[in-house]
Amino acid sequence: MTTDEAAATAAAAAPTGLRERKKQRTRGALVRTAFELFTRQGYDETTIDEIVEAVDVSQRTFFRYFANKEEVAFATQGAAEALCFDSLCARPTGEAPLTALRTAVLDAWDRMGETIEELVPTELHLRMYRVIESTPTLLAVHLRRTMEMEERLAREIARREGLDIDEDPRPRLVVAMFGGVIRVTGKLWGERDDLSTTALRDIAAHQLDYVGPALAEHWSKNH
Amino acid sequence: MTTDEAAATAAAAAPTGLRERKKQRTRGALVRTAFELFTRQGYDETTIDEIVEAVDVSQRTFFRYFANKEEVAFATQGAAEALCFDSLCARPTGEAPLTALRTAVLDAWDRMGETIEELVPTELHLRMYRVIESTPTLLAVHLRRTMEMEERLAREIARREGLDIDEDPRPRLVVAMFGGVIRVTGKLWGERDDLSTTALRDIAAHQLDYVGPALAEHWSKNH
DNA sequence: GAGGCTAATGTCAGCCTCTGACATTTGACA
DNA sequence: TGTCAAATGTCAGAGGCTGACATTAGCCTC
Repeated sequence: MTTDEAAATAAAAAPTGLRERKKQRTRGALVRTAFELFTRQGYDETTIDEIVEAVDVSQRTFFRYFANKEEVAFATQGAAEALCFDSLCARPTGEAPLTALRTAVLDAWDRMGETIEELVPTELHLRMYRVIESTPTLLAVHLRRTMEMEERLAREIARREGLDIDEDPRPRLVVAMFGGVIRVTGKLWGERDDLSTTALRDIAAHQLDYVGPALAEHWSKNH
Repeated sequence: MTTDEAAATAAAAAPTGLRERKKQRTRGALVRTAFELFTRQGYDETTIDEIVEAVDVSQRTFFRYFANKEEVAFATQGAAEALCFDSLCARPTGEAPLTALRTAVLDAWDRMGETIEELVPTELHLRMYRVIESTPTLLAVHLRRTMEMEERLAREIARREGLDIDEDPRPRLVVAMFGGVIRVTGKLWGERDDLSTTALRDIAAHQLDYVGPALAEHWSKNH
């Protein structure tokens, strides 16, 4: 999935001929139109026919670009995930796993804007994220994608630490716990009014400060 | 969802009249037949028509018992989740959150057998779990259900500790982290040959022992 | 135990997602 | 310009799911 998205982005950056450019234009139009309809009237309330009619292509063409209706909804998420993974790979090997993950995510969110803007307006991307969080079908898919992402992160952590991922449970564990924090962050952010990446950053940083305390044997009543 | 499942189980235990008994029989037949077909030939490869033909009811009847094809696949999971939640509620208030969660889950797995057996043979339930883990669509739904479950657990933890869940992030965090461990456990168990609940217990206990070490600043190279 | 009430089921038409097969158009490139 | 291949369109159809309406079958009362 990430490979596909990366390839698509790379191709968009360096279009070879007219054919390739046209393809990117069609794909982009489908994504933007879908996002607009999904955010305006809801995911379930939008049919493929509406999307393809607005873009003026056949339904069959839609399904040649996207395997299913869900996939178009995650067009920008793929780029975001790739960014996050790359950030982790860029962290120095000496850094402790949890620290590296934390820094990588915050880092990725900082660089998010420019990358996303190439595909759709950032504001639309953020509004779409809320649609994903509030649409049961999409939320389910999102969680599965997140799980796949976590597996990749765990393998990278294992590589950094020189461990065999099938022998030592710690890489998967630390990523799973970290993923839990991020998920809670996303949820809280989705419930707020502040639709900005800085708000997202703040919540995440705040949550991560509580990882230690939350695992303590006994919690003091005041926080 | 849990309320529905609990109600269904309760009704099965004390059927009032012939009407109610017939309904439970139909529901049970649908679940068992679906499980059998799903585990034998796969979820995607099984059509609703196949199920209803084997049970000899109309397709419309199926959709009156289950909102969609996915729901029947989670018929026994609902009971398992309820059991887990009840176990947590039964833990003494003095127990530390993480300890209570750990004990509750291990406890629930011990009592799983009897509860499930009322619905379908336990072995079928376990085989079905593997189908869920290995079918993308079902895995996605499973993760969403898990997330909803985690929200309920977090609220119970907050209640036990006398905290406001919207003010203090720790309840959601500890549950999210714990959930991560359980998810890894389920995944590892699904990949093994040993299809028993005791194996599940062992893996979980082993994983939980690593929660502390995984969060440590630096990991020693030997485990 | 006949008859009315209502819950459960069946039937049917139709929408939406998604796929395979085949025809048509349109860049690319010699 | 003409050939090749890639992209798109058209069409038929399977499978999931729903609303509307008809039919069946427990239940309850007199």
